[in-house]
Amino acid sequence: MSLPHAILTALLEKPSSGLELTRRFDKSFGFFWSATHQQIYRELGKLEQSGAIRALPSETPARGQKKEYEVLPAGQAELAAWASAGQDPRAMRDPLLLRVRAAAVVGTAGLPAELRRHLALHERQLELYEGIERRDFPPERDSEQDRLRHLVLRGGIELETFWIRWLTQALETVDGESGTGAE
Amino acid sequence: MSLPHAILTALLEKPSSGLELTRRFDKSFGFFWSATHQQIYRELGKLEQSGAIRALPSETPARGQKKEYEVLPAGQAELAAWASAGQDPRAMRDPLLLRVRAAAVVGTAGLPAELRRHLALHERQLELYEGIERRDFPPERDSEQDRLRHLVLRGGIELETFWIRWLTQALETVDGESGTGAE
DNA sequence: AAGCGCATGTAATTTGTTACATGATTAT
DNA sequence: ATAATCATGTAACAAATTACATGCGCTT
Repeated sequence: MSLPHAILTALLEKPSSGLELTRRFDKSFGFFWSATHQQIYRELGKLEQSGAIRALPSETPARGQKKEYEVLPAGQAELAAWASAGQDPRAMRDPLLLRVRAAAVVGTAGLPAELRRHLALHERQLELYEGIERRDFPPERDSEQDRLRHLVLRGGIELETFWIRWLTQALETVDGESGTGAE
Repeated sequence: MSLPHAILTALLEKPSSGLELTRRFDKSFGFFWSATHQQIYRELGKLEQSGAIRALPSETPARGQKKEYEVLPAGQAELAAWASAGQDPRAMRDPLLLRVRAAAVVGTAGLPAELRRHLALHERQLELYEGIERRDFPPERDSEQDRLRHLVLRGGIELETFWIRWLTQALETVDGESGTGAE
């Protein structure tokens, strides 16, 4: 599974506490891997116990106190192994496509509004990504790290673009049928 | 929670037994919603118990015997309600994008080969979809059902196209620096 | 009758989600 | 001091994955 590896990647980029990780998984990191704070705390516990990470001993480690983690060599090795291993793409599972297919048998009531709402959400997300691209990835990208991170962001941008295009088609298809099917 | 609704949709399109459903979720239906036979049998049990579907009483219903299910009015109503309700897009979670991000911190060993493998898989999938499109959706699409189902297939086609384009970019980015090792 | 594949399930484990609990810090 | 908020967790549950179990029917 990928959650522990997502956490290892995030911690390698920057050692963090549980809440800081949660924030990062809600923002930039969440563009390709999302996680809730409950998942994160549980997984941090497992990773610490297995020796992949450790809490920085600086502050007083009590409940309600901040606790920063860093990756240990074992954790980095594990991540490197996972990142280079073969893994098949996961099976498709998209609720919106399913709902359109369901609408084909039970009717399209409410569907156009829902499609429009999703379209607006994806347009907003695309704007957000493009803002990040302008800010963080100016034309002269030099380091390998930058190139790879930019590539991941491009994935997000092009995925949002896909959805916007598809939703636009979908709205034409669904809306265009109340009158005559003018194509 | 979409699995029960996926099953209701599939059964409305055509009443089936558990194994037939499994087959359909491995083929065309699986293009937008995948499920294993264990999930399907468990869910069929729940749906039958809740009165959303029923087993056709035709054949002898014993273990190892085929058992066909059909959707009852309650199930169809439930599906219609679900299909028209509002649901936010689910949070992004893509292992391959994560692996590229991980490669940015632990190195790109093995990555190009993996990207090429995925590229080949997506190219094959795209060909498959395009074959289905040619076969099942000739230019003169008439019924609303056909238009909606074609729309769902277009979603699959354009998603595969997205992956192929992104993976091609990714290979240019990663291969363009190969051999240099550390940075 | 032995073996094989088909069809239907059970069980165990892991992952993800939702709701709640508790200590510490800061503002009023 | 009280309340609000931050930070870290626990508990309960739902969903998905993996592995295993059982009965039937057909072939050899």
